[in-house]
Amino acid sequence: MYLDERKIKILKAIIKDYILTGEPVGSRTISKKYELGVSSATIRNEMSDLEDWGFIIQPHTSAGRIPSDKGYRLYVDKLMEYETIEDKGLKLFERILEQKINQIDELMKEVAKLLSSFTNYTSMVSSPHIKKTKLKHLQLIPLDTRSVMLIIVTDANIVTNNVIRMDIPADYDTLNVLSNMLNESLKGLTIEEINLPLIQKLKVKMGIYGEIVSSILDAIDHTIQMKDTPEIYLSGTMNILNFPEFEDLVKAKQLFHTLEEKELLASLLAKVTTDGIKVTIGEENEIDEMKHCSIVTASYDIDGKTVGTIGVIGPTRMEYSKAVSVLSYISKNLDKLLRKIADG
Amino acid sequence: MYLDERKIKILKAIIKDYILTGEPVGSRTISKKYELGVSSATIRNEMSDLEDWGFIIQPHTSAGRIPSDKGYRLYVDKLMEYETIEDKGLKLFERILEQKINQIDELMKEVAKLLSSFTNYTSMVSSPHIKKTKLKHLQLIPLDTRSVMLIIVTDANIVTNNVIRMDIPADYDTLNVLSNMLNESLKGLTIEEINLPLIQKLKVKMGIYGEIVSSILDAIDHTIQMKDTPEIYLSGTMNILNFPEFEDLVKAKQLFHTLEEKELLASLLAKVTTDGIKVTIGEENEIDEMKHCSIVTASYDIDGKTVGTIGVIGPTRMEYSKAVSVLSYISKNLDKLLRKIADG
DNA sequence: AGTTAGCACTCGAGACAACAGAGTGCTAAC
DNA sequence: GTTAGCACTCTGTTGTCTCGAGTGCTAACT
Repeated sequence: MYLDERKIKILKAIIKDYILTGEPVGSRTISKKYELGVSSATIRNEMSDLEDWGFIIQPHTSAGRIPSDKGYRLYVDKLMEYETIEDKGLKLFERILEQKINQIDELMKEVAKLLSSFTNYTSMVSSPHIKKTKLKHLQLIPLDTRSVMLIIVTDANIVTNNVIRMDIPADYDTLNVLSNMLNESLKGLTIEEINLPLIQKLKVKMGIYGEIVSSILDAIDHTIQMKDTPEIYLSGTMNILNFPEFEDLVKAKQLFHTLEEKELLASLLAKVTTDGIKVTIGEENEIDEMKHCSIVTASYDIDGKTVGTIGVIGPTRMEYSKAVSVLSYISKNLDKLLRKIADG
Repeated sequence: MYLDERKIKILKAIIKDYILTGEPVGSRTISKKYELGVSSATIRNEMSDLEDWGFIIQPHTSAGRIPSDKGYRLYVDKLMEYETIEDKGLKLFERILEQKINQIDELMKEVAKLLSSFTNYTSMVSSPHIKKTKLKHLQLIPLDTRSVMLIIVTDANIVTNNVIRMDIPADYDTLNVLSNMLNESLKGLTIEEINLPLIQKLKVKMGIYGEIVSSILDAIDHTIQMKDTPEIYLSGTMNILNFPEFEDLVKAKQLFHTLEEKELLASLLAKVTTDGIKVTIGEENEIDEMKHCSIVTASYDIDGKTVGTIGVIGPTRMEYSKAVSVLSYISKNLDKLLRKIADG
């Protein structure tokens, strides 16, 4: 098996045409539309080879060929040309910045929207993983004699709060002193560094406040545990219905069902630890309902640390070049947006 | 036009059967399945009257009848029997409470999920309208020399935060004193009572702190304005695809598109000012894409004050009795859940 | 040896007719 | 006022046919 120049050209033509039209592409189409200087009969011979090697598939005897997952994989890895979207992208980003967004969740929603409207696929955005972000401030606020609200502010001003139910009442001043002490000890640490051993040490150190400290520290730990799975924002879910491959409602419904399982998506996005772009094509997906889909994901950073993931999901017949370009651009620039909302 | 006992019974039978099967119901079906003691010919005569008066419709000459919007309206207003769901409902609520939810948004999501999975329709839940809730605590936290985070805690421990960019640097102690003063003046007021005139008065009163107070008060006002449209949580969107009336993908897509316009839904839900349940059937809907749908909504309270809305959306062929019963039950009991998370 | 023209063959999509079934409206009898 | 009977209408399904796109193979060409 040797893929010479001409076979590559033919494969590329098939994939491009199929991505464009969604129809199986025949030898005559290629010889007419793409200038290869050979007749359809020659192309037929070459296609026969490409099929033997598993890069293309014939849905039925008298139809044209469509790319296989293996074909797409080769295309994505070696053949595809990337688009540059600097200028277009900038305009879109400006549009987001014009709106007065100053909550992280609003921003993530907006990014998801942007992503889906620009690619016409379904987009997924995971919010920054709080464990990887650094503690900026911690504050205890008394609500009534029995309950205290714990507020944690981290990088990019991500705010979490939790009500702590106290066994011993604590007054405003005590809580203030405690807030200060905790801030001094913990500020600048990433949330995942504030683990049980460290908390145990603090408990000993702050002996005077005894039990109050104890229950508060437990609550801190609890809050952190709770926020372990990041929020997932979806947008353009129904874009899927625009693709003929999901005309079969049963298939579409299955996929929708899967998309509603946020935990599943979270674990899927969490796997993107690698820097850069990851493309998962059809059968490569671990989730059965997604074996007809391709997923393109990219991770994004805060302060140079990977904290979250963005991605799109569409049919295997996806405009990979576009998806990759858009994701790459947005993931590279997302930290700027995050800093922007952090600065108010 | 006079609807005697028998016509009512026949209309009810048609509606019930159609809601159940989704198929036009014929005279023979009724005479067989529902014991009215008359033959199909008699029922045919009666049906002819009901059609003349607009309660039922014949899709084509040789088909059975289906209820019209007018028919459903009569059914909902006068004929329908309500279900009691006390026991079932309680179990579902317990299930929610078992999970450790202590954020309002988690709760609302969970309620939406519950609603959609229990009714099999698409559910909408609007989060408590912050303007109607009372201020419980307000806190200013210094982030760095130039920015301060404003945290507002209201009823049911709904927390909002916003970063304020300061022209004049303010130190920790100053902010603390300010927090205390503002708390004293504003605590217990509903957020909508904290309006510009009141803020102006405060500016004068706190003359000593001059410009710092001024920019903080502006930020408070800004934060409140920003949070004006409540969050909308949807669940079970794709349930719509289960109904044969949305087999036509174009119709379904239109509806999905409408459902993604959160602002539209927000304004739709905001209209439910009336206490109790509101049923909007087919053509009664103002939004074109929803003229094939029915919407059932109910408002819910915090501390006896209406603060939000829950609802379901489905085909006009909806199990109104179930929808109404479920919504009524949940809306009546939602404040208990809200209180529960408020108490930690 | 590689390329091309020609041709028989296959398969799917669409058009069309025939048919069965459900349901109605009307009439005449009870 | 109710019912049985019957002719009529409309839809959905099934089977048959044709058309067109596309292939694979063979034989001829460069």
